[in-house]
Amino acid sequence: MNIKYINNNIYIENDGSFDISKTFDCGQCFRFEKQGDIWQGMSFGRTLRLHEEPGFVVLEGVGEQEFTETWQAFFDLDRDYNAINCKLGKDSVLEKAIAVSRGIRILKQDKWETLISFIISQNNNIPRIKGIISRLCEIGGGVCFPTAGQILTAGQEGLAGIRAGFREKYIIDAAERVYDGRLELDALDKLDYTTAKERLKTVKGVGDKVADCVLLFAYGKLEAFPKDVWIKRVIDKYYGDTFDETRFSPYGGIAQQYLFYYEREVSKTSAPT
DNA sequence: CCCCAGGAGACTC
DNA sequence: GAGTCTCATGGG
Repeated sequence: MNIKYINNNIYIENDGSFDISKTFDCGQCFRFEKQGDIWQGMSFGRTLRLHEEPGFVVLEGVGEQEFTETWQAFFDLDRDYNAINCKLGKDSVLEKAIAVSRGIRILKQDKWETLISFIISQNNNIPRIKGIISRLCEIGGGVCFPTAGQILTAGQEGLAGIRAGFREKYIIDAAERVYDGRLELDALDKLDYTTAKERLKTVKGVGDKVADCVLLFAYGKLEAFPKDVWIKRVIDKYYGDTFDETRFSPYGGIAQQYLFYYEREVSKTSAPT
């Protein structure tokens, strides 16, 4: 995508493949909020404010160095989503989904934060997930996502107010494994999808679905196709029991997110079955 | 009172 | 291997 650096702002030329609201509202990310026309949040220890102007997405107060270090990869800006949409759109279901979901970009988020966030997500709903994560961010005393060490220091007593329920012990197990080095999150990048997934599943409370979300939303591994209740609904409704996600290869993860967002949008405007 | 939510673990057969 | 129960919490 074409990038311009003007008046201490980054202007990302928008060909229709970057919708800020859809990207942050599609359930991959829990710590960005909209205030008026401006989205604000934090990732990798940096705060970001951004908004849309006709033909552009504007990152406010971001210099070239910060952009190339952090946000270029975060927003997956080197990937041509329009070209991918053309290929995926040959599937008749995805063609409809893309009409609604176009503009979603798969974020490449902090690995640790994504792991904990999706551990919290299990058998939970998105508003409540956001609340738990928000309270979790307060235990380090600040707005940053707490490190594994900070979570272990807080312990069960410190986590009690988070109201994570049965997921609390999973959070602590993940923190212990990352803190003592049994799980090296940065080492999973170079592993293939299947091996990396098996490594993540050594954490208690991490199964196929949570591992896939982490691999998709933090590692950019597009083979990951998280199957939650909504996607199972989509498969049952549009494809049937012969469904195989490799039909979307090598963009399965993007297809999954389009279908997830699409089905949730459809359910808002149609009568429940 | 019921059901459900971006599931996973333990248990049974 | 495939079915069930249970796990906290909050909203509808």
